[in-house]
Amino acid sequence: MLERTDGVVLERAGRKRGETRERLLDLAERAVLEKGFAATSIDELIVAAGITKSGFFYHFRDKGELAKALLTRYLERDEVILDDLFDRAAELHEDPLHRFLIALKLFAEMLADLPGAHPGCLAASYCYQDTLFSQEIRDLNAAGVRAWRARFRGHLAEIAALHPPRIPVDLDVLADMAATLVEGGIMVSRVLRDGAILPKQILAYRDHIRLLFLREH
Amino acid sequence: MLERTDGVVLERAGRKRGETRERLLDLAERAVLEKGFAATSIDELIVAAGITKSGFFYHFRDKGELAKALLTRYLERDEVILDDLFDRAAELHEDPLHRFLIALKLFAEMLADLPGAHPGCLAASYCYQDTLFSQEIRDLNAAGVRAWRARFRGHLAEIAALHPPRIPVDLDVLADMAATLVEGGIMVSRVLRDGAILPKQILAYRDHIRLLFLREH
DNA sequence: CCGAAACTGTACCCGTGGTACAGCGCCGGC
DNA sequence: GCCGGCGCTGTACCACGGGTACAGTTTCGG
Repeated sequence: MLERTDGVVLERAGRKRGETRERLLDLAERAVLEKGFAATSIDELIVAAGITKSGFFYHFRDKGELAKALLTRYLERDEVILDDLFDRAAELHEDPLHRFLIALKLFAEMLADLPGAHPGCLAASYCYQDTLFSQEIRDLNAAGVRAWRARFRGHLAEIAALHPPRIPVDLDVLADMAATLVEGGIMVSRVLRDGAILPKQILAYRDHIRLLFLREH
Repeated sequence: MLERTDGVVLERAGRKRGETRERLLDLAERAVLEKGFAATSIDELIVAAGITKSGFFYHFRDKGELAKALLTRYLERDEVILDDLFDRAAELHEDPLHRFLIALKLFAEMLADLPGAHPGCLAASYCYQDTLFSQEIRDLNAAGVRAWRARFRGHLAEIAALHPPRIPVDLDVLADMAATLVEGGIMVSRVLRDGAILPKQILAYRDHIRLLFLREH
């Protein structure tokens, strides 16, 4: 909104454009992952952000718009992290199988290095409260999961073309297994308060890929 | 409470003991899985159950007691289903590996036969709203996940003793993988509105177990 | 110094969780 | 046949949170 027609983006000193909005999103994301969207009150957010209720409704038309902004930002960040991960892996090996195995190792390390455990997945949180949200938000969430499937399926197709699998596999199922283990791993890690579970599950997925496609051993 | 000291349980005709309470639990479970605990109002439950607010608070001291009763009942049913599954599998084969593979097949079939998709896991729902609940409830939830680990680890230990794994594996991780794929599979199935994803993930777990322990092929 | 962005302040409505009782109908036991 | 208690109903009331409405204020860049 502050971007002029010539593309120059205006910024402010004290109250920078989007600064308070981002702070609200940060606070909301943390709270939603802890207790869910319905239990996250606008009141607690504005107190923590140091603004008033009117200030909140200046940034978001209603709570639903906050929900949408939250998920959109989350999914965008997710994409960036995975892009970066697979880009780094691509630099380390030529073969798609080994690239994939390296990426999974990097992913597991990244998850293991998180301070404490993984804070939780917004997509999963929304999933268990989905009738609270508009169809648009549910569709956004579904698109996010489908993006994971497409990404992993792409890598797996490349792998399978060069390394025939030991047993017949459905690449979509194998691709979904990544998202499934991440979502499940976050949940189990959280419930058992053991941050190590999630990265270990990623490495178990890596073992499965190795057993399926790797001829050595 | 209606059980006398001699152990005889009293029942009533119209308003049978526990009947309304069970109805409330059924309604609450469905609602909680759809929109989360915080968004499930006592009011909607009593309207659906055909009682008054006072009636609700006769059965449950507060909403927290409802939450606890809900989870307890859910976890108990869970145990019964899995016990039955592994008992049936045990009747069909002697070898622990084949028993396990049969049980996973039965499990996948059971999940595939559910009308629509899996309605959701209460443990996962609670996990993403955990600061709403008492420590007692969080502990109950953790105990439930640990019970899954112990059950699967027990089977896997028997298997590993007879069938040395192709590569070194941590049996706890492999055991957790079951709960992880179930939780993640329910979530992904739900988000993509495709009930087939969950059973397929169970069969993918079965493939992983086969690749790890089965010598043939 | 103008205008717009980024708020504040006030007032008000409704739904929901929760408390506190008092009362009532029905059924089983004695 | 009546007493007691289970399983409710009815009424009244409170605080808090989401949400609406809208007028006014500060701050800063151009």
